[in-house]
Amino acid sequence: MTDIEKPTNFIQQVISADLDAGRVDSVVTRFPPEPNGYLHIGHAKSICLNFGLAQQFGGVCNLRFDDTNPEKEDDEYVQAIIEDVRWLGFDWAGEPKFASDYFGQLYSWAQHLIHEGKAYICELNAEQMREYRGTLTEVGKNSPYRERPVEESLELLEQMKVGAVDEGTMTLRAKIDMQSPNINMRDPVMYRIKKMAHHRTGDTWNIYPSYDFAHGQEDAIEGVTHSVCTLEFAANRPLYEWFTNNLPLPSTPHQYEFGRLNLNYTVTSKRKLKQLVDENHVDGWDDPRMPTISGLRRRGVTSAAVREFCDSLAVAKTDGIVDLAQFEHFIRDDLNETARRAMCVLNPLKITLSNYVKGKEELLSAAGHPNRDDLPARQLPFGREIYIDHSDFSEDTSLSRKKFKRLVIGDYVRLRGAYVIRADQVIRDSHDQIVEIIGSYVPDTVGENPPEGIRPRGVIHWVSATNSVDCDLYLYENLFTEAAPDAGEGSFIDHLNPQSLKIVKNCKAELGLGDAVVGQQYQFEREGYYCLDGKHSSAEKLVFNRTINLR
RNA sequence: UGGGGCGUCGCCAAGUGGUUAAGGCACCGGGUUUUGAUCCCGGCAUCGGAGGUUCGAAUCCUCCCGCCCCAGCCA
Repeated sequence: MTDIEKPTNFIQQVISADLDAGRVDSVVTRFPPEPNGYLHIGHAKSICLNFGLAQQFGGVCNLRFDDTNPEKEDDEYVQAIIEDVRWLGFDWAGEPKFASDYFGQLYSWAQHLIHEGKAYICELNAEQMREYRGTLTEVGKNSPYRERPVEESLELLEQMKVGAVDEGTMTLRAKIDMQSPNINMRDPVMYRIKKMAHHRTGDTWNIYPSYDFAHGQEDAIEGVTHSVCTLEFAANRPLYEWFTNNLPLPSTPHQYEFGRLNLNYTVTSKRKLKQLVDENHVDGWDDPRMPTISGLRRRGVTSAAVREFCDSLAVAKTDGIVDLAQFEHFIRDDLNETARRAMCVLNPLKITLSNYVKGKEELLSAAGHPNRDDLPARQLPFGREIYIDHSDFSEDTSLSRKKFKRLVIGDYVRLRGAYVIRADQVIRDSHDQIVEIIGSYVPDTVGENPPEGIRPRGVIHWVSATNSVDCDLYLYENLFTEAAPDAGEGSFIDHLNPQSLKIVKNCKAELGLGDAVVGQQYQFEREGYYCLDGKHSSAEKLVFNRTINLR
């Protein structure tokens, strides 16, 4: 890929040291999403990191669903996440794993802690628990149930489990330290009652383990050596270690935190993305304006571009905001290399070449890519009537050649892959609008320089007026007008860009685009990168999404 | 405010006492070009602040300033 050596990040350094010192034999990582929403670009960074680490060190990476809270979880998300991780190009060891597969084991570990006098059933309600917890500056105080006999807690936990206890009236808590300066250590909840069906375990359970009581143990069960998560979990690490140190686990995983990805002009929080979907500000989770993996895919962004972008990001403990331009750079970089070239006129203006034989049509051949001969050449029908874009014509003959490299009355321009032509006359309708240009072509200029004295101003794209396909183009802009949509007063919704979608109808595309397929990227020369939209396209109507414009 | 974490070019970031302080993005010049694209050349920081240690500090020490995270029976 790159001949410049990429510096190693702090996690790679830790792993190397662990390997060298013999603390671990082989590396095991995991990507642990909760199936309560769709994956987004921020997750992509974590996916590339975790799977990448495993690849680099010859280890494995698990895909594990952290489904400890049935409230917002659903199998729909499980399936979507599996599809997205695959699309990104990664594969996991064995079947996907689920926290819910370990509910039984977790339960007996909870009993173990009670036996050891390190956990107890607490009957404080949510509000009381908050009061007892203390604040950032004041220590908490012990729950009156803290010294409850072991047997009683054991029995109560069983009652909670079978559904004999009302929600919100009891919890299982770890007995740690209500005086701890780290609030997470003030007797955190291990189990809470939720009489709710789980998308995988059905109504087997009436209690569900909390993130803190589950995560490290899940890691230990799977033999995860390096449990990589984002910065906001740093304060949970002492708790993670408390559980791994106080339980008879099959292995001892360690947690490391890195800074999550933030992109300007973008929101990446499942809650906010869900709101955009639920309130119909976008066309679903896979709306091409969404920063979701499925949205990027539908937009035409390649998985290679996402991977390259993620690999370009530093894995560090700083929480910066990456410029969207950096992502766009990698999108263009990949697309420039891989996208097939084609021509499409967005705002058609007809040109009749008066010296071209009426009824004649020839087939010109154009390269599929300027510097790749492995992509098939295109056949472009050429005739007396063609379309160019309105913006590529001007009547203003005073425009300098340097400033306007397009068609001007009385001057020449090169039609890309075809002839050099000249504009001779403008035809207007009754409203004084330009409707057609009468021009002429210079014979023998296909692939050849024009005769002495004829200097085309530039090269413009075109399409046959009689032999082309119609299509609609969906042009996307940033979803938000503010670089930091969630900053400041008000809701991020207030900063939605009303111009984020512009639909251009009845564009004229070169004939071959009639065979465009979903998943194939194109560069409409001089316009941008486009791909067929799987949702809006049909046999009668071609719809292309603009992935991104050219620079 | 208690605890945890972080401050190097407009943005991301390498740097682990001796470097002319990498690189990418963005931006600005110039060249090539049948895409005003790509490509190619060139330009673009003294390291949050103040002291100190040292022959020598972005790197070590002290104090100060700023930003982020934690007070869900969310993850």
